[in-house]
Amino acid sequence: MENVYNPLYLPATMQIRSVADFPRAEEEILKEWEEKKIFEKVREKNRGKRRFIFLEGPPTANGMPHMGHALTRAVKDLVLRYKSMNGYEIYPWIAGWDCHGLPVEIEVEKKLGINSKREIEKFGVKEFNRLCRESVFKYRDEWIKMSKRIGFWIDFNRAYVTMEDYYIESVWWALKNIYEQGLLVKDYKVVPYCPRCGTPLSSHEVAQGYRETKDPSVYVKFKVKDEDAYFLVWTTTPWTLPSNLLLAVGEDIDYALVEYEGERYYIAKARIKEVLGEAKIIREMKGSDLKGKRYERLIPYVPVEHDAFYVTTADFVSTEDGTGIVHIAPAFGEDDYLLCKREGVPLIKPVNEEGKFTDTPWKGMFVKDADPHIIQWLKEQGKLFRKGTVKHTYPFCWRCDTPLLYYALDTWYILMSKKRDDLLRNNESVNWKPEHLKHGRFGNFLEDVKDWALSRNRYWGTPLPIWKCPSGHVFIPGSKKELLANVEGEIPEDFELHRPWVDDITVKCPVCGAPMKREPYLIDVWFDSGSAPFAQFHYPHENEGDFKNAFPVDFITEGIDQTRGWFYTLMAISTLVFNRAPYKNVLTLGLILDEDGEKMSKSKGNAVDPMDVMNNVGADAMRLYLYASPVWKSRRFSENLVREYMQRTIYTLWNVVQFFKKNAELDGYRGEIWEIRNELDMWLLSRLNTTIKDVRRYLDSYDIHLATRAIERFIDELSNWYVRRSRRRFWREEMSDDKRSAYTALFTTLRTLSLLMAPFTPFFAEIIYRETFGPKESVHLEDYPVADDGMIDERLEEEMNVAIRIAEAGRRARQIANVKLRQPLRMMQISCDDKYARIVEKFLDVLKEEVNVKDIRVGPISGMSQLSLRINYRSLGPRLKGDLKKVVEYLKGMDVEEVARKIRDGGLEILGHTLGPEDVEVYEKPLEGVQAVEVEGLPVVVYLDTNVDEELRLEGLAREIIRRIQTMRKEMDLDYDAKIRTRYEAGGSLKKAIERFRDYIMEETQSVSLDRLHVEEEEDKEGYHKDWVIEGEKISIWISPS
RNA sequence: GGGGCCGUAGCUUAGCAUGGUUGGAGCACCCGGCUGAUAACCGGGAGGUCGCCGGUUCAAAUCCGGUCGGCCCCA
Repeated sequence: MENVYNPLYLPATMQIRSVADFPRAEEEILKEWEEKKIFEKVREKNRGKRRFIFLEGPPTANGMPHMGHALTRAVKDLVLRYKSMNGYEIYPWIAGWDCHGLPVEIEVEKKLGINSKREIEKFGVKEFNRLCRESVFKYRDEWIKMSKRIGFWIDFNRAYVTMEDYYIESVWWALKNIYEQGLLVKDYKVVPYCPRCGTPLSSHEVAQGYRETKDPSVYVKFKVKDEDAYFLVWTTTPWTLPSNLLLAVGEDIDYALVEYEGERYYIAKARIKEVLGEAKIIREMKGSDLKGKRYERLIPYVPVEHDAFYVTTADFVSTEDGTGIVHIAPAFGEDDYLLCKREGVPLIKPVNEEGKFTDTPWKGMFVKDADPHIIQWLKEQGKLFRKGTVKHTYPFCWRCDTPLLYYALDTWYILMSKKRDDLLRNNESVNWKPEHLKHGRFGNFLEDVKDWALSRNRYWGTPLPIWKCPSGHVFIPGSKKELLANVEGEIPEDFELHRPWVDDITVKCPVCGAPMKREPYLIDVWFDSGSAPFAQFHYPHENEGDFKNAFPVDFITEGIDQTRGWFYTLMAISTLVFNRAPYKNVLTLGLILDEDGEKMSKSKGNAVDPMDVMNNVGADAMRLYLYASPVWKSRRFSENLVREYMQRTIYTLWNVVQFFKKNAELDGYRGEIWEIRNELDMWLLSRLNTTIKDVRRYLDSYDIHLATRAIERFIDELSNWYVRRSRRRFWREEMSDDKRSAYTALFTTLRTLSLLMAPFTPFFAEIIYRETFGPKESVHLEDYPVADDGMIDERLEEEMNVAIRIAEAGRRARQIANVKLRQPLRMMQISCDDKYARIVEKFLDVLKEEVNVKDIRVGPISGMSQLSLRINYRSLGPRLKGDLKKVVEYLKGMDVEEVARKIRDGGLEILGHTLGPEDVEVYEKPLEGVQAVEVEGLPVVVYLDTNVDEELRLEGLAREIIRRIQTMRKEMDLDYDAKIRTRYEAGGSLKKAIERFRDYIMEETQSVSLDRLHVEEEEDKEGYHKDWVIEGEKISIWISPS
């Protein structure tokens, strides 16, 4: 470090005079960072050094950024700045934008005032997608503004963009790779589907739309073939009954054939009471016994050409509700579909893509509307057992409120289930923070990973790059070039890898030469962002080296909701394509709640805009607050909480800087480094270095809150112990060795603190840096401080701790005795052993001042304490077990002196147990009394002599007078070092006190004269005047600048 | 319906893995003190059935089982 200190360096615009000035100063610093290109310089500084690979999770910029986004940015920035200051080249350190997906389409539909696929087609896909492209960046400026304001350093100019051809090309390459492994296949799959929007919905869209609803609850009778009995079956979706093909029972579930109101029914035993109440059991059997039984079709309209209508077993059958016999309609339930696939029963689907029947008497009717008609039909046919309604949660389209259908669709999907073991193995190499996610939420998810439904029947997204010819040959280009090489005819000038361009071109089959048609799907938008590790580099088409150097990623962090979003898709794609984990460290972030612990949401109106907080309190304050508790836990947040926190951290430190500045200006201190020769200074520097060590350790393990608390604690110690204790050392007129030592310690501490805090509070750190380093460019170009073990003195820290505790005890004694601190006392005696005696000796002056006593004595004290017992349960418990309580009770009833003697003499026998000195500790307890106070947790007792003699009383009065003169000085707004003339009018004790402590008063108040006036000398009563009453006596004081 | 996390003072939290004397802090509150860092500071006080119930144990905030509540994810 250079020893140059220039207190005038900080520009006026960055000066802070009150809490309110912080946001403005931050804006100034932002401006200066831009002008001086500090971020670029930081990157330049570390270019070519060891890399720390970071991947930005791309936000979708067609929504406004909120508090949760601010949190991710704050956390990312902290980690990256920390690593950067440690000499890592953060790589690639670029932003990213997620561009595709249904939300964008919906935004555009709204703008156009349309809301169906038909209308989009009519409007024109080309123009529609052009509008989508525009809409994607609707809020990009807001995002960049918020990110910059919070101090997040990342390269926005080179951001990766998922909708650009280069990015899509890389995604295509991955898809081709997956296809070639035989893992990308097309099949029917049952997906949640909005019949009105005409598309399947992604799982997280579905999750948004669950709500309570009423549905019919019907019990129907399936006639058993060649037997006078029925299978009793329950469903809430009567419209699926015409498509019934099988019934399912649980293999190990107990069933019964019962007689009820003259008919015979099969039903799960456990459901009899609930469904039928009383019923006569004729025969019992297991589910497996029912397997293979045939039944007569319930609603016989849709042609069925294969074998069906029999009972089989399935593990999803339960007896939680219904009858334990489940109706299976493979077109409308995932379980149903998979079961029929297993049984080799092809599905029937008498429902079109608009959710209307295409067959049956209800043809043309929306399925949900058909429910009552079907129930009526069943009733007429005598096939209805009972009908009612049920309340349950059911998914609705979050956008148009149409009930979703589970619906079998032609779908491309990735056979993730085949990669299950690889996923689990790769997950093992990841460091999850918090750790429980690894085998908890995330691990469990991988354990029963589902195949990935990849295709989407929409418009704005990465097109599925699969072309087929009539003979069934498949062409799947891994790049634009490969595609265009196989195109027949003209390629439009404005060709891009989106619909409709990819649909409009004609590809010639590489095998048979026939024209090929593209499979008309997009892919799940999550596949886009999950491809970011390689697609951001346009790998493998370009930048192979860049990618290889940046994979796997060292660090990612996003909200906990990404566990099954981005964290998963990254892992999935990386496992498919590279068969290794894509990241090494994942830090997840909890939800930000409002002041009352409720989830923030726009509709509730309780959302806090991060920009408001930063403009009102400051980005640093907000950052530090966010860092202060475990980032992975959900936390409450409000501007007030931020303000409160900043007042005891940033603002407190700011006051220390002010204190330093004022004194340095008065003394002409210029950052000289002198010898440290004072215990307090040594202690401060020891604590400083210990703090550096702690902060580094915690940041290395991503325990951000622990690092933050280490800083918080240090600021408290610096302000409320070091400066408070050292204040007077800075006031003395000349530069003494002690003062030099103090300056050196405080100065070193502040400048080191600016470095230490730079990743946390980048703006405030910059200010302190300017204040303490003078005309250097930026704190962010410095290296992160390394603890100097030579400066750490654990014993000293421990001892100081003891001294602080003893001082507290002394003050407590005063309080109990009701003697105010300004009143000097003669003596404090401290009862302790040699170890503590040495500590007291060491900090004698500190203690005297803190407790305001003339003298302190150490050593054993007699006559002021009594013997007492302390029972060691830890040693007695295991030995005495059940007798413990009795023994303790007995012991408490004994005379203490006697117990002490017996213990000392080799043993105390109670109820057949021998207790030794380890079991019962005898110690001296202070007598009930105002002067004696135990130091908590230490074998130290202080005894305060609270007698006030005449001399002490006068000194106390002198200090009262000094305080009042100081108050007046302050009210006159005098400079620190301004000299004054002081006159007074008083009699009695006050006059005596002034005469006795005249020099002392003059020195403390910087008075060049201190004279008594007589009432008649009116002309001398000039200057600032005040009358006071001290301990019942009156005094008048006049002050004028000399 | 399934899985996960969390529940300690009004708020933010430590302690919990490895059970042990009286569950620690900070903010806010009340009382007192201090007064040239002052939207501070120092001392004290009040505030806790450690979500609830049960179990294990001489001993449970801590271990086990259940339950309630919050949140997240999945259906």
